[in-house]
Amino acid sequence: MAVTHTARERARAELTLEIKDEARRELAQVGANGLSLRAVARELGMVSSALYRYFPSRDHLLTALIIDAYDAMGHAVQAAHSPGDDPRRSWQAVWHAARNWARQHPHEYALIYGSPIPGYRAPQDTIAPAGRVALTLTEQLTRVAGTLEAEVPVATLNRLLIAWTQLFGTISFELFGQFVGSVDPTDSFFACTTQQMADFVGIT
Amino acid sequence: MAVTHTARERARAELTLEIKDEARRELAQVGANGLSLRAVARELGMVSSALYRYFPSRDHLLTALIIDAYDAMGHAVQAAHSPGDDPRRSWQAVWHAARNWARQHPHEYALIYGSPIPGYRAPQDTIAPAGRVALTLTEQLTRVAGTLEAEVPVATLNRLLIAWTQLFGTISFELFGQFVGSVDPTDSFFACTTQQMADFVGIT
DNA sequence: TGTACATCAGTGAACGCGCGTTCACTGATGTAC
DNA sequence: TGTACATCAGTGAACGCGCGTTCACTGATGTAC
Repeated sequence: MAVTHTARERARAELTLEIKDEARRELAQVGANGLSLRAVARELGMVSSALYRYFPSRDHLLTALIIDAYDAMGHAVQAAHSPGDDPRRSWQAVWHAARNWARQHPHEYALIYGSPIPGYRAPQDTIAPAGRVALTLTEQLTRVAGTLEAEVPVATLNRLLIAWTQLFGTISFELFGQFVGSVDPTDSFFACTTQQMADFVGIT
Repeated sequence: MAVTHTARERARAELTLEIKDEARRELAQVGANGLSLRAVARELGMVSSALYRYFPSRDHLLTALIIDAYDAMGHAVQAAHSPGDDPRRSWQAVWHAARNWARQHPHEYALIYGSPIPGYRAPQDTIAPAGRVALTLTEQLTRVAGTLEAEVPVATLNRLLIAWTQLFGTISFELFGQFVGSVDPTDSFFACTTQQMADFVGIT
């Protein structure tokens, strides 16, 4: 990737970011299906056709948002893990980082972990980032679990997968409103689950 | 509720069912956001305004579908549990019943356990059925877990809640495509999870 | 059983709206000499 | 450094589309006497 040096290139890069930011704001109000190029353009004071200089179609913009969301979630999780820390502390840190990111970006979370968007077919581009988050997480969980790469027994791996599912299951239930009225407040339940799952995968 | 006896009343009840059935078919193709009264009417060979004799608005139709979905899921789960059975068998039956219903009605599942529909505010009417499913499930899980009502220790209850979250977390991951490429096929993983969770809550 | 009136299901036209995308254009920015 | 040409960002009008909802209407079904 060449460094952007002309004014044009700088402007283009900046506007691309602004469009995505505005689209994220839009997303929060109307959801992925309701995301409209015209609304984004309107909010930016541009004419809708101008957006086509930046994204060839609505779906391409959506794809960019999805990739960004995966990356952001991945980084949040990665940043929470400082190797060398106490394993149980690390485990807690990772779990809470995932939950906090989701709570701070509920609509982007829904974009990547919610129900599929009808009519939208995920292009190849989104698969890599998706896998990266999953891998980052399981890798970290694995490392935290004390087992060294390449020799994780199947049983442990299975338990890690269950923990992984549990993490996102809990977050989704909280964000999508399934806990309302039964598990309230959710903070203590989440903390408790974190501990239980740490025990479950055998963290010392 | 009076029994329907006039031809009018019978016709009305039937058409109401037909409208909902067609709406469910529509749902499968375009999702909750894309559900359109006009498309439903078109498919039924009616004029769109005629639907207003049956549902006062698009949202009311959606609400009806949501309530139906909760009820269907609830019944599927309830039917799977035959009291007096071996606890572990019962546990398995309930878990697989939930998963099977979800796999057979993925769009209705998404409707009730997926990301919230933007712009749609769940009326009171949907809260009761939602709670009923949760209650049915936890009640059955509790009974299966061998503890008799009213004296469930907090720790056990917590573990049951975790299992409940795990069940739907796993189903959602499977249906929403998060397992693609990593946990494939899902059958064996689900079976394994079922057992692990049975152990986890202490089923003999 | 037969008639007079009330109820209600379904029609068809219309309202006002927002959408994604295309296209010929203008004017500013960048490049080669 | 200055000029001639190429590139590209943004404009504005237009296309064709589907949507939810309202309304005055017609004709069939139901009810009271």
